[in-house]
Amino acid sequence: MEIETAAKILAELGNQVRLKVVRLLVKAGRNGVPVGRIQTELAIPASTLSHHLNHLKAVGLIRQQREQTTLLCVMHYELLEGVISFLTNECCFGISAETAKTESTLFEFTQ
Amino acid sequence: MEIETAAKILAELGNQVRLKVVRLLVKAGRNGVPVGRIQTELAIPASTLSHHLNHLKAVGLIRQQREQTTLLCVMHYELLEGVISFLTNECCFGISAETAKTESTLFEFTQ
DNA sequence: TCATTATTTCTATTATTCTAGAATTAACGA
DNA sequence: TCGTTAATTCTAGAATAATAGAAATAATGA
Repeated sequence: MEIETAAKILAELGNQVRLKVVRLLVKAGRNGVPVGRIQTELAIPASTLSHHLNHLKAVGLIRQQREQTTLLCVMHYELLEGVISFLTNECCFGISAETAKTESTLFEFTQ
Repeated sequence: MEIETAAKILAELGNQVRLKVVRLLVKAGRNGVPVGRIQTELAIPASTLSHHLNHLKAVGLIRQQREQTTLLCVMHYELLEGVISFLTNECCFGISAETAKTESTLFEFTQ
């Protein structure tokens, strides 16, 4: 993943409303959650929520699909995993050779 | 980690300049990198860099320590790891019981 | 087709963030 | 103490983002 893409996705995750939406959707699984239920859970105006959902859609973190009258929001797990991988690999395993060679996890490295 | 803290840190990571600084510092290891070298690497005005370093300091992602005339920036690995853990655990392993029980990694879950 | 529920888009206001020049502070060696 | 290098803080303008009410669109069932 390019650093530019990673920064964009991280910026979208870096907002409490959107991070709560993401957490909710991730926990909900592949079936997704209707916009209305997200709104009830977060207790914010519909237009504000819609604005944030647009942000998440724009970077591909979530997708929407209609189910009769409700619109389901579904997490794009692979992309979220991609960002985590970026942080872990690009950022955390990129440590200089002599220090890193014997370390297998960031946790160990940070001990 | 609280969702509020995680969102704040993710917001700081969600900027290309700052993400590049973080990547640089992570790769540099515990010895840190002088502000001046970061500036040379990123090729941005000193005041702009300083502004971003303040952001990173404010959330605790980096720390600074003087070494004669230069100021070393050092990554706070544990905090970065904490955010990664937040994304992995709170967001990615919080999947509903029946779906998650047999899954051991997000990668497997997303297959 | 009309009413209803669900959700988005439009619009405007307020708030926050980014950028970078200029001035300032800090450390140190001559 | 003066000059130099290193980095920050001050300041202000430009850009971007957040919030939410009002109007519009979408789907459906009566």
